[in-house]
Amino acid sequence: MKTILELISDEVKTAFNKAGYDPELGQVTVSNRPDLCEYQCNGAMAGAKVYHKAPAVIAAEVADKLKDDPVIEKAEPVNPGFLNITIKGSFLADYLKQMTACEDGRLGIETPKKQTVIVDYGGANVAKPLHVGHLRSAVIGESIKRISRYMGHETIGDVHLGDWGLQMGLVITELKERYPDLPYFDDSYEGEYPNEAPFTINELEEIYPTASGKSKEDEEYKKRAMEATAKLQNGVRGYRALWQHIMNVSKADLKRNYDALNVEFDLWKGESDVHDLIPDMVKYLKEGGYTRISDGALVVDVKEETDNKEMPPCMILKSDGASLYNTTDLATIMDRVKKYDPDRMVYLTDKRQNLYFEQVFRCARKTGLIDPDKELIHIGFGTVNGKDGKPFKTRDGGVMRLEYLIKDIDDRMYARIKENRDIDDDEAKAISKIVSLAAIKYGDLSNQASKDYIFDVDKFTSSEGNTGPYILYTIVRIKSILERFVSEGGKLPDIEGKACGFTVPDSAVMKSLMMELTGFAQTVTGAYTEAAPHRICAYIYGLANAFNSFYHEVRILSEEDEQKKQGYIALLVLTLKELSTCIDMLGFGAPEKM
RNA sequence: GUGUCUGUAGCUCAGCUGGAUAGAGCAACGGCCUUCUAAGCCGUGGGUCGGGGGUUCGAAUCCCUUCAGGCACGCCA
Repeated sequence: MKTILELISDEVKTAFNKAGYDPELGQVTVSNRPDLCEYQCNGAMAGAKVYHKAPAVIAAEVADKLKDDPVIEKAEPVNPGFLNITIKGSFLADYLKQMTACEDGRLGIETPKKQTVIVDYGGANVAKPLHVGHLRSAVIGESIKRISRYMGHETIGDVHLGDWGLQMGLVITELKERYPDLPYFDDSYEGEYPNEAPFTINELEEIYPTASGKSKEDEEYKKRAMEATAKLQNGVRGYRALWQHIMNVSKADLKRNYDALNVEFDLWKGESDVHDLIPDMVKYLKEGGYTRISDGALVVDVKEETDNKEMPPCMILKSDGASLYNTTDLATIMDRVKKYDPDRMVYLTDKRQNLYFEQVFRCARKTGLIDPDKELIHIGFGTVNGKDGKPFKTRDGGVMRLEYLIKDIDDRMYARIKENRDIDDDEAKAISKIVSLAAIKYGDLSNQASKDYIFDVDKFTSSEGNTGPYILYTIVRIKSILERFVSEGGKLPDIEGKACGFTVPDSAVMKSLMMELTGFAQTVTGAYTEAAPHRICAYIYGLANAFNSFYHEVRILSEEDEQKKQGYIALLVLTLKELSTCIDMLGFGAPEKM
């Protein structure tokens, strides 16, 4: 169905046309001066030049054609040429009815053409604990995936682990250092390898930083690590078996961490999965004449005529013939195209990789690994900073583990719930778990992805302002009223595919709540197109505000007029549905009580 | 050096394809609970949108320039 802006614009465009002007001037937007009007049209000013007429005159002529309009209550020409629009309450009520009458239950969202979308969460590294930096790709990626899914697209989330580079060689080398007698290092060993991993996750997490540190100081050690990497990639049996153990142990731990964040992947692929595809891809690139040798390395030029900046070539193979990050990413694109034929691929990494992804995307397009009409989107997100504006650290300056960060917020939230309240521990814990997750995710998602943001625990866990807890509180309030309504014998309207009994607004707060509610489809569609979850946050914050004002001024359950009361209830049900749907798209849920 | 991102109220952030007096929240101050969850609502004060040019009837938004900060610039990922 059309958005409310489109419907109002249609009326105004017709009026422009009737008055003898280009109908396209009739585009209507939400008013930026809510004190003056609800919607506005600035077309008269844009048209003034073309028609050599005073904008006020045009506005007046158009306004004249809008008298007795079925949707517009009042269209007022205002100097220097604005058209201030107030819409009819009956139109608003009808519009909400149409929204709930949509059979798919999606409140007016249209999916023009079903697409296949792949969300690449940008590669947490195997054998390394998740830290704050991984928070953003997980949280933003999850939201983008869910938004895409809600839009009706076939959406596949791939964790895309970093499981194939030098880091693996480092871990293996350090293991060999510690346990040289393990059968994995015995080239003559021909028996079955043990099923149990010879290490725990705790040890694994400690091994990587140790090995990484050693390799920086000890050239010989680094050389061995590189050899180990090569052996692994060349398929040495014992190394592969050991690698598999690392993968298993690490994946189990990663899964536990991602579960805690309510983040799920459809695919647990990684760089290693395309290893076998690389030779063919390289062959294809060479035979296609796309490559050249530069300083011994195989590269593809991706500079374009229009570039006014330096654009280094995309490296395919290092001078020693080994593959690198670019290679696996390109091979992954090739693999995905073949398996899923995606229309859109979204990559989440921090923004320092902007140039890198531009090179890879260009290379993939230029070499025909992917069709030019497919969307390749890199979402380069900013850093998570502490209150001092510098990257988030622990008190002693170390990297903040994601797990501890979550625990921290959770504890804070728990304390808040227990504060001045008589509530049993289990319930408080259950609630704090839900609310703290919302606090973290909303705190992240409400910011534009590409910007750095300050991780302010006090702010995020607060229920004032644009925060997760505030949204949840609003939801809980609505649930509470509806519950009471039902317990008093009321019957809730069915909102899925049925026109609800919305009534004409009888107060300003009610009308503004209704107007807010109409924005759902446009917001979600925009958030999808721009891959921008923060727009959903902004929307539900406005909606929650509008609801809370309404709630404060209007006595809902004590309303005597039965029809009015049903109208109020319908609004609550719709508000609840929009808020719940939106937070689900953001990747968290609401408790029953707070 | 080249490129790129950022700069909006004391603090944290919005501001859609240029539109009216630049918006929220926090913090400060002042109101509102015998009535549906006060984790709420209502109000007051606070900004030459980094600076300077330009385009335009009209610029936080577009162009140029300049300052400040972040980041990236082939064999890491």
